Amino acid sequence: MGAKITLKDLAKILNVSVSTVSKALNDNPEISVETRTKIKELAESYRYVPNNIAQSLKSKSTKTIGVVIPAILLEFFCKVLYGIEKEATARGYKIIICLSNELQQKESESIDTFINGSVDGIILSLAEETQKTKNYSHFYKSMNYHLPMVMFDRVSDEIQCDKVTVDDFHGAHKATKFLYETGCRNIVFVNPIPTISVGQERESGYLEALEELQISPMILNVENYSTIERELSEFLSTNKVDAILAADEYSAVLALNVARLNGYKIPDEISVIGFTNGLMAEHSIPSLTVVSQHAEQIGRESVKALLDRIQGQTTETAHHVVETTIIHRNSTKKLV
Amino acid sequence: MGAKITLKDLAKILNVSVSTVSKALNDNPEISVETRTKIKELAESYRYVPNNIAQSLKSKSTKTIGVVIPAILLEFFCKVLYGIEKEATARGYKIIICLSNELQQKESESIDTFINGSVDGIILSLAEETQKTKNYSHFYKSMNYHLPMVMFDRVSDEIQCDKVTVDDFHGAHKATKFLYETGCRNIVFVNPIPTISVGQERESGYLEALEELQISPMILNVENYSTIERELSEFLSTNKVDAILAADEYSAVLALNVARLNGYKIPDEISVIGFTNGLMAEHSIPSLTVVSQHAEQIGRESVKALLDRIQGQTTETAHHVVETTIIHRNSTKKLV
DNA sequence: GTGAAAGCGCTAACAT
DNA sequence: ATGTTAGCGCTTTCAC
Repeated sequence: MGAKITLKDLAKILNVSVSTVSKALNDNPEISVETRTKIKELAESYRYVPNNIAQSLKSKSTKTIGVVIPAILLEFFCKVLYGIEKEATARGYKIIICLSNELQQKESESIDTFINGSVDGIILSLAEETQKTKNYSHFYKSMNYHLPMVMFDRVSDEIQCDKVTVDDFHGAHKATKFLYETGCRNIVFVNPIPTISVGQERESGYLEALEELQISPMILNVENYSTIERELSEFLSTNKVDAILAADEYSAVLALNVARLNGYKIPDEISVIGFTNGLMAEHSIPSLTVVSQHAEQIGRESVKALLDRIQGQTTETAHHVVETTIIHRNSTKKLV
Repeated sequence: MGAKITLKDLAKILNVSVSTVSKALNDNPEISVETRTKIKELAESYRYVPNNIAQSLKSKSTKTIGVVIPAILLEFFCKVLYGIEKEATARGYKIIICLSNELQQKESESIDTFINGSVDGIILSLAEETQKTKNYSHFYKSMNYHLPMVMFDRVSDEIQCDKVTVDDFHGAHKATKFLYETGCRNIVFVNPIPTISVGQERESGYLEALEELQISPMILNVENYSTIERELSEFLSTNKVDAILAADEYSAVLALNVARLNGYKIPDEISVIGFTNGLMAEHSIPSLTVVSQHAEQIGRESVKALLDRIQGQTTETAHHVVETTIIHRNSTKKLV
């Protein structure tokens, strides 16, 4: 940072005290209109900008939100981020971003970065590793510092804080029922993320819907994306399937392609629904019916919840739920 | 922020001075090993964390980089961001993100956010509106503050600062030549971004390649994505075309679909190459051959350039160029 | 080896 | 209406 002009400098130039300058620039009526304008003009001419760091130190408020997301190359998190930025900016807050890259270690480091006073609160979504190991010690640490925190999408019951989640349970439930209503009876649930909370919620919703419909479930958990195509292909050849519900976007697109390449007519012979309304789903062939999580809104809600807490307008920790919507495209049959 | 423990608190507890505590925690040999360990243990037990704001004020360095990108929902910028975050974190820097949403006003506001001492430097890519209007006054403002700045991808000659760009010119040049080498002779350049620098560079590369090959160019500038399909469809029906070079990813995917839906065999009758190696290109049908800009590396290079300047290791402003690579997929013919 | 004091840039209660 | 002073939390020079 170059040598920037300070209040002190301005004060010296005009032979007044620093506090006079400060008050004048803050339009304090204690100062005469005359001096106020004089000082403001000088400040203007020197392009004076108050030092934000000093203001933060003084006010004990940084007007900054720390955001920790597991990945930025997943479109869903980008969209949430978009919502966060929009809402934060609208409310006069800046955002600092840390990526955990799905690792617990990096998540913990990110929190360390934030508990030193550089932010007024944290918005976070759990790393996959953290959800697997269920080791939340780094959060207890941060909670000792009383730094307000909001968790979104990937959350844990073991951490007490405000939460914003998608209604994944009902999303899967609705999607399953919808498949049923379009005539599907053999619905397989393909789940590449059985270890993270959202994957589990979606499974539960699927199971409950089938239970209600008195249909026996078929679940295909897959370790990673590279094996989905082979495993699903095998599954299709040994099981009667007329619909696939995939727990995320990529697995849905892969499932769609596997079914299509295996000669099934889509949606007539096999219908496919995925989670997450992203580019891949929109541009797949045929275009994919998805359960949209309204990512942007999740971001906005998270900011709202956090700022409400920072501004002390809330007491009990709240759990906000964003409803899902089915976006109907060409991988599913129309309702009759 | 809750009432956190400070140096002062620790000092009071141990009946020593603040400076002793500060020195002890910073392992200053002036302090006896005995007191040092005693103080450290106390600090540990109280989970003391130094206040970063105070440190920044004192040291006049925030260890933070401000990043301004035009859009976060464009995969390219996400990838750059990924590279920025990775490199910054590795070097001990945090990043604050502002989105200009392609608007000059928001770009200017973002810069205002940064010239108040909250960051040590700025990494920025120009908003489309700014590139259209060529009004760079908000940058002159920031340059007065001597805040180091690196511009990437969308840059302007009129602003003197370090730059990191993709070699869009040669990228288009290489792609055009490649199309020629696979037998194409009627190559149309579809450009939805003729107003921004990268779109212009790509056009120039295309034109130069055709000039060298003594082939007359065909350029189809389009106002926005919604009309590409209609305009290109019309173009194909009135012109002989055996290859399409599209100036960005989305237009390439649309072009691919238009050609395919109009009955052309891809790549045999029409080859398609796009810019940007993203999800859409990878998952289009057929998969799309693209000019990859190595977005992540652009991010990393930008951080390197910025930190070099912050640490005063550079004098002249430098222009770093990241080479492109053609990713060969199924929308182009193989070389014989 | 430890402490006092000054100062980073700002704000605000309290004089004058 | 203006100035003095203290203090945010930290580092660092200079005394002791």
